[in-house]
Formats: sequence, structure tokens, C-alpha cells
Amino acid sequence: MAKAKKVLKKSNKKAANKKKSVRKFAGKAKAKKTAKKDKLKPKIEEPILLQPLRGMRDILPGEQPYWNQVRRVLSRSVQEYGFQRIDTPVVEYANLFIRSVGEGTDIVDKEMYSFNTKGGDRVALRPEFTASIARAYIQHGMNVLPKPIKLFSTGPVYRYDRPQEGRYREHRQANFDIFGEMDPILDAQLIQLASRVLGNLGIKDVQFQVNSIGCSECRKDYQDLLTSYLESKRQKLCQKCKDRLITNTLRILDCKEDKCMQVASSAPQSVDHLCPECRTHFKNFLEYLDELDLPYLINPRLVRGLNYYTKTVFEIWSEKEGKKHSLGGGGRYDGLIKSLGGEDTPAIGFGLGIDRLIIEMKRVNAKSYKESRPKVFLAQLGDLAKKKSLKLFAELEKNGILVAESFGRGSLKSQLRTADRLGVEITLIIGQKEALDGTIIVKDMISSNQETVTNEKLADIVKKILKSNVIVSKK
RNA sequence: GCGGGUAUAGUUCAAUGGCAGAACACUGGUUUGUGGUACCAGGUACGAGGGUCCGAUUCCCUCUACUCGCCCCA
Repeated sequence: MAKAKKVLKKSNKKAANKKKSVRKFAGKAKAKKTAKKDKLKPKIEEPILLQPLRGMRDILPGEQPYWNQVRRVLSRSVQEYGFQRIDTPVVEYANLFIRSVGEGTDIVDKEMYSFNTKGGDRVALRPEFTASIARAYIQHGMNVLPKPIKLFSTGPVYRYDRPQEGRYREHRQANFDIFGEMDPILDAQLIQLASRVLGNLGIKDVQFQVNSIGCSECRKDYQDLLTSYLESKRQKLCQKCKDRLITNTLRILDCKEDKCMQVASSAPQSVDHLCPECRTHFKNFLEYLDELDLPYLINPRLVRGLNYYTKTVFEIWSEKEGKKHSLGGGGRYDGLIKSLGGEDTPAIGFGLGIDRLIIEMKRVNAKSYKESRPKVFLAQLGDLAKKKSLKLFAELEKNGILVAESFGRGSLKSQLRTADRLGVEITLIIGQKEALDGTIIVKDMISSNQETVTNEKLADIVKKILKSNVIVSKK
């Protein structure tokens, strides 16, 4: 379970050297400080830590079938719902996120990977997608495209959080955004889309929580009301929430401290203080949801951790045996494009945490998708055959026959063993004799029968056997 | 940021105050050019620093990492 810290060993390690370098490493905290003084000169004599950075991980071949499946399901829904893919840089000016996500949010205040470049720019690894996509939308004048504009994006996002199950500092999200339409039917359609994706992945026991936090107008009024209410209960709040009174009042509603929850339970709710427009929007949104037959829950305390949201907000939770994960979330952000300098454009979007989707998929034994593997193995024996095998490999590949091999091995025995473990149906064997004759042995791995054929007929024969095997090997 | 647990081979796990073991995996072999099973052989590990001790992988302390929970989120 627990991974030990591992160090790349030099083949010629002397105990003394090792000790020395390790000691240097042990003084990492100190080393960091000096490194700063040295203008971050890389310490090449430090041992290489054989592990990824904290909260980051490798997704190994064994897990890829799940990722393949997610990619397949996503790309299908992307098409069906009329989204177009966009890819934006992983790094942006930090200001973009600070301005859009907002100061006072956890993401900006403590979870952002930000740093200065050599050129002196203040940049950050994206903590979410929407800001980048909004930026691209404005920059490329997408406002002239026919509305609505639906954009899909996927890739890693970064949050300097404390890792735990299903929470990584580098995790991957799939993100859907729709620009240029304020009709609440789109809010509902996005939720439908989310539900479809989850359903297609086989994920069950999902709960949709929805709320409306109003537009910039009524939200402000509501916030004032909430602030004055909370001010009156100030003494009953936790220290964090006392700070939030100034920085981010809405979030107090979301605090999990008992005393704050008590205060929040009788606090005014945003849905009761919406302006007529927002009220209608929310009401219609819920009516559309009802049409979808989707189990949802109105959570008046759902406020989201990003400041750009307006009106509809929602989160998607898996709930099973006590452990709860947020699988995704999103909402409307009608004011963001304008606030970043674009044309006044309504928009809505949501993100799904793919790493978490996969946790859920594994839990319910959902389908995964393995890429098809070669059913033919090419074994060679002897120098001449070895030389010919490369070309043979390419010829087969040109004929659409995928071939596995183990060219680096000499003995036929070990090659056949490898072939067997790969589970191929046919092994082609070319030895010294065959190489001279221009022939090759075709061995059926299931029946163990083999015959010698000429090179010209090889591709056809292989195809023929594969076809018949496909029928026979319907195990 | 707060609290709990853990750290031994590629992996999953043992044992031990005095040569560190297994299983699986890996590589090769069991007569010369034929796989699955069986048998044999081989390589690889005590996270780091300090303390106690004749001697520490084992006991103690510190650090680091991993992990679980809280916070927050995807």
C-alpha cells in the first residue's frame, strides 16, 4: 500500500557516496532555501526520487481500459449533444483565474499552482477549465458564431490540495460549456447530458443537487441580507466563517461546522430572494428537470466555490455506503464573459472529474474497453531470419495484420512462450531454412498444427485462419 | 491547514535485538528449431537522519513519503 521513497541507484554505488548524497537530500527543506538564493539552480547531484510529485500519479496500462471507455462515452455524447472540442493551454496568466474564479475562494486563495516565469510573468496551472475557455471565446471572437456555441474540453487540472482517495493534485476533467443562450432549457439539457454520460458509463446511485444563487443584481441584495443576518449571529460562527463574512459570505452556508450549520439553517435562502427574472428562470429550469425524470434535490445551501456563478448551480454526487464523492459540478455564469472584457454573453457549463468517475466505475464493475491486441506472433530463428523478420513484420502490417513479436530474443522456446502468454492465435515461424526458401511456418496455437507456406501466400492464409478462428474461438 | 494509520523484493505479504523469507511476477535452463503444466537455477528489499545497545530492519525520537478522515472540491 504505502509507497516507500525510492532513489535511482547508480550501478557503481559506494556506500560512502550514497550516504553523503542521501544526507544532502534529507536536508531538503534547507536545500530549498539555498536553492532559492542560487536562483533555483538545479541540484544535479541530488538523487532522483523515483516517484511522482505529491498528489500526482501514473495511469498505468492496466487502468487504461477504463480511460478508454470514458473517452469513448464522452466522445459519443459530445457528438450527440453538438459540442465541439477545444484545447487550451495548461498554463495561463494567474490573473485570468484570480479574476474569474475570484479572490476569497479556496481555489484561488490556497489551491492554485502559481509561479513566476523567467520572463517575470505571473502564471498558474489551470485549476479549472471555464476561465480558459471563456478567454479563448473572447479572444477568437466566437461571439459571431451561430448560437449556442457548445465547447467541450478535457485534460488535467491542478489544485494544490491535500491528496486523499479520489482527490489528486493533478486530476483530469471533462468540461462542457455552452455560450450565448440564457434559456433554462439549456441548464436542464446540460444536466441531462451529465446524466447520460454517467449512465453510459454504468455509474449508478447518483444524486443531482441544484440551486439558484440569482443574478448579479438579486444576488447582491441577497448577499447583503445574508451578511446582515450573519453579522447578527457573528458570535456563533467558527473563526473561518468570521473571516468569510468579509471575504465570501455565501460560503458560510456551506460550512460543515455544527454551530455554523445551525446558524445557516435559519438563514435567509437565496431561492426566496430571487428577482422575478431569476425566479422564473429557476422555476422553468425545475420544470424541465421534472420532464427528464431525473431524481434531483434542491439544496438551498449549495453555493459552489467559484465566484463567477449566477442563477443555476448544481453538483453531482455519488452516494454509496457513507463515502461521498462529488463527481462533477457546474452552473450558469452569465456575467463572466463580460467581466473578462467580452460582449455580454450568457453561458453555462459543468465539469466531470474523470478520476472519480473511474473510481465509481470500478466500484460497480462497469464495462471497460480494451484495445484489440494482435492475434499473430512472429518468431524468428537465426541471423538471416532475424534480418528478414523486420520487413515481414511491415508487410503484414501493411496487409492489416497486427503482429506481436519479441525480436530481441534468440531462442524459439522463449518466443513461443511469449506468444502463448500474449494469447495469440497464430505464430509465424521463420528460421534459417525458411529464410533461404522464401517460406514460413504458420502455426495454429490452438490446435498446434502447422504448415509451411510461401511468403506470397502468407497474408491471405493468415487472414483466412484468423477468420475461421474468430468463429471457432467464441469461448 | 488539522487529526489517525503505514513504510521490508517489480507486486502482495511474512519473520527477526545477531546470515531477511515466501508467493506471484521476471530471466534462463531441463541436449541440438516449437508454447501452456511440471521441475531446476538466477537477480532484486529493510524510506532517511539521529538515539539506546557489543550489535537495530526490529525499541525510541525526528524528518520524508504514502494512505485514510476533516476542510474543500472534481
